[in-house]
Amino acid sequence: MSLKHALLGFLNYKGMTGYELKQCFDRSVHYFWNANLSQIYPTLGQMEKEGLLTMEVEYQESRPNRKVYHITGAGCEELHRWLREPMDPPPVRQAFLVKVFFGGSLEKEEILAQLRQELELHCNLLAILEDRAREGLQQSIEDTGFKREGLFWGLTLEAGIKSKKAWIEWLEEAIAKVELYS
Amino acid sequence: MSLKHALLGFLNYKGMTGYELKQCFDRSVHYFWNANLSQIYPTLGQMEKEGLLTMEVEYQESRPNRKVYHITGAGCEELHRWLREPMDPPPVRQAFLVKVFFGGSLEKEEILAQLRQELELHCNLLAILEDRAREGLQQSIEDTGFKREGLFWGLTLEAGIKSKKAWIEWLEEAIAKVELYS
DNA sequence: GCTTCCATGTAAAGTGTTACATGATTGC
DNA sequence: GCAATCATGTAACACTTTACATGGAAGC
Repeated sequence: MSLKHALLGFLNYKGMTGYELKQCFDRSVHYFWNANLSQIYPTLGQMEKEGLLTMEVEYQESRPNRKVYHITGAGCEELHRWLREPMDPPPVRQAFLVKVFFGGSLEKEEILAQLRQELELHCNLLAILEDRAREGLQQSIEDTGFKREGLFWGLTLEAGIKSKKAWIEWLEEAIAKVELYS
Repeated sequence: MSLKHALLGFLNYKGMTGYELKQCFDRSVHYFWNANLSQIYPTLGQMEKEGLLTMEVEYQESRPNRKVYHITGAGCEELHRWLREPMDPPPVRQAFLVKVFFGGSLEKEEILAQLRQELELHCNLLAILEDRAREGLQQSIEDTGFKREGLFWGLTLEAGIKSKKAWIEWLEEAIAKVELYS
């Protein structure tokens, strides 16, 4: 499970609640990893049992108490073990390509509609990524003062931008080919 | 579930056993979708119950009987409904980028080792895809006589090649940056 | 002799999404 | 008045992987 390791990664920056961790996901890694609160909460509980985290309760009035999790020595070790560990190739699942693969059984205009919709979607996503690259990243680095970390955060953004651009290029070529030959 | 639709797609070409369907996956779409036999068999059974498929048993001696599945009218409709249906953006999960994101807590050489290993892996995968693009695809089109389908099969291959190349480029840039700045 | 191919599955565990449940405070 | 923010979770469902189980035939 990589959710565990992502949680360890963020908690290695500082102690946080499940709710705050969710915000970390949404603000920084959402374009290559996501998690629901309903998945985060039980996972944190489990990690506490495993000794990777400790939890302290901050009592609040008129709100549920905050459960702040902190990484332990064992958690830190586990994070670094995972970071160093070689990864085996991830299982790929691109449902859109399954559609294209069987696109021959649709009418030309129907498959073109799919391709054009996908193109529009990814153009929008690219714009969002590029905005984030310009503004958000610099902001995060200033907020945290994490300069070395910022280099790696930037790399993941560039990966996203590069692969989106490649995907968009392919979509444009695919549309042209289908218009011509199909 | 897209496995169902992928199975419908293949069975729309011709009737097959679960074992043969697995081979279809391995030979054609494995670089963007995969399935285990232990997942295929129960799914086929379920699809039969739902009326998407029919099954006939071919009796064999000294081997388990072959259960050949055929697509029904309802199955064909469901396939086309899905193919036409707009897709919502897929959940993205790139564990490798999670590692890079938290790469700041590794030593320079440790993160470089990860990046280099990933580069080598994807260079190999690219070579396989390019081989398949040159030889395998043409073969499949000749074997089946499916010309129009071949166009779409080719598009998915090009998508794979294009995105692998983008990934490799990014890895090379990332390695250079980490070597310089980290 | 050992591996691969053919051909079927079941069971358990792991991972993830969606729906349900609560409830005060702040901003539009 | 309505939505969003803060803050916690449970339960059910959906999907996928891994391990287990069988066993003959063909090729090296």
